[in-house]
Amino acid sequence: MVQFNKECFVAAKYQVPRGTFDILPQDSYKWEYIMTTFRNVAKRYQYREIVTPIFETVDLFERSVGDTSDIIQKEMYKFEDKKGRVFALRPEGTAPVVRSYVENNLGANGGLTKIFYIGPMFRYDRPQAGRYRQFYQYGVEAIGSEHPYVDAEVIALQYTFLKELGLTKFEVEVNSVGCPECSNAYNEALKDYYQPFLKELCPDCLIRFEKNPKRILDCKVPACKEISKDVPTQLEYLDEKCLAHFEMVKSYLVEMKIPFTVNPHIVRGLDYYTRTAFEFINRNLGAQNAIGGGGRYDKLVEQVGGKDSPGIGFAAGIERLLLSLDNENLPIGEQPKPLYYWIAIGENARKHSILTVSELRFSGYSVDFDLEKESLKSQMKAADKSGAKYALIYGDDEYQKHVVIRKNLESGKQEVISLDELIP
RNA sequence: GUGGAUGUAGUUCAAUGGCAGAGCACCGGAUUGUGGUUCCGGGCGUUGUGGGUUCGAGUCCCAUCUUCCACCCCA
Repeated sequence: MVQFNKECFVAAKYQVPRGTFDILPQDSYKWEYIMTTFRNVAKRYQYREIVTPIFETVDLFERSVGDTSDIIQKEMYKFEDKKGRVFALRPEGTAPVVRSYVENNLGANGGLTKIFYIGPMFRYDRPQAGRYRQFYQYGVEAIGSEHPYVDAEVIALQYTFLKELGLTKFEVEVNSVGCPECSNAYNEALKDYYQPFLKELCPDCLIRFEKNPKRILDCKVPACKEISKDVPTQLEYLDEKCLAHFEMVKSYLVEMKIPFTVNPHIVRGLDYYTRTAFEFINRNLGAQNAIGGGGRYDKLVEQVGGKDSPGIGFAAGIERLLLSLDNENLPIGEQPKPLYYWIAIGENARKHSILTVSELRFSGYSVDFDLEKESLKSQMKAADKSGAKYALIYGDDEYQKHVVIRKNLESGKQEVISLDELIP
């Protein structure tokens, strides 16, 4: 006799990996709503969708996003395939789009190429509300023009989308981080400024001082804030062309009546950004309050191996959008409901129902029914709960006469109609 | 990666170390073909998981996982 350990029979309790989640059947319509709405807005601006793989060679990200950033240093899911090639689950969407733009020569016809995407991204980070290890981003990329109008248009697109969803409690902040020359000049200025305060800065800021002095600007430690009180801004270190560009972007936003504020402290986390940087902020969201961010990346295409072409884009997280919609008590699409709920009573009617319901569905109507429920009462209850517009009541009398009772569940009114009329 | 909380029924929450409960939701019924309201009835859930202390653990201790808050980072 074989003795089985009890554990052999007890199924392990599986759960989703930390920081990931299932989009459940009862919620998926919300996601569909967000994505459909975004697709519509993007198309209105004449952007076209791209779908890239969820993994790419790891050096695409290292070279573009920048190997000093946390995303690259600490947060990438890297793996090796059977031939030893090293890949990463994409931590962001811009690098893959630019890779595809270069690889497929999407700019071949000259001018501006306008692309959007929606899909999961992956970062190994400590989860929090609005921050996940697998999260869903949508975004756009406009490659091939340096014109400041494009910057404004990209901001306008996200603005339109958020408005379309009904959101009101968000702010648009813009800044310019300048070209690499301006940026370097500013970094030097910051180092000069902070040098005398090194002993007073917090440990994090000491690291920032070496790695990315701009980040000291938005440190939350009071002592650091105090030190930063009189710090010069990037805007003071923009060269003539970068400054002119920034002024144009702002004037276009004003013309389009998009409210915004200039926040000289905006620092983008990815190394490829140049000139325009912007964020959409929802201050009711807690720590993870950015509901969209982006900027210009005029050197990225060349960096990835293409012909030197300017570009700009943004990305936003769908999870934070859902939090924002909840926060403002806004409707998030609608749970799909059937037009008809079919109710069958009596032996003949029930037998004949399979065919009739099937024919209704062939004809394009959404119909629900439940053969397991027998009494009229329980089926009526089910019809009510399903949210159907009409109940179709079909008993043996109706079966004999080849008719059905159509009851409007909202008004309670009912009429007898022939099956031939129902299914032409 | 750092610090701090959390976990009990589908869900929101109760339960001095002593029989695991309630609201909502759900299912069934209120004399045989009409839903929503009302009334009646229906709860053994590995108390996240694994150890330990104890006569006895949802409750105390340790470990672990999850989620949450802040930092960090960012969407």
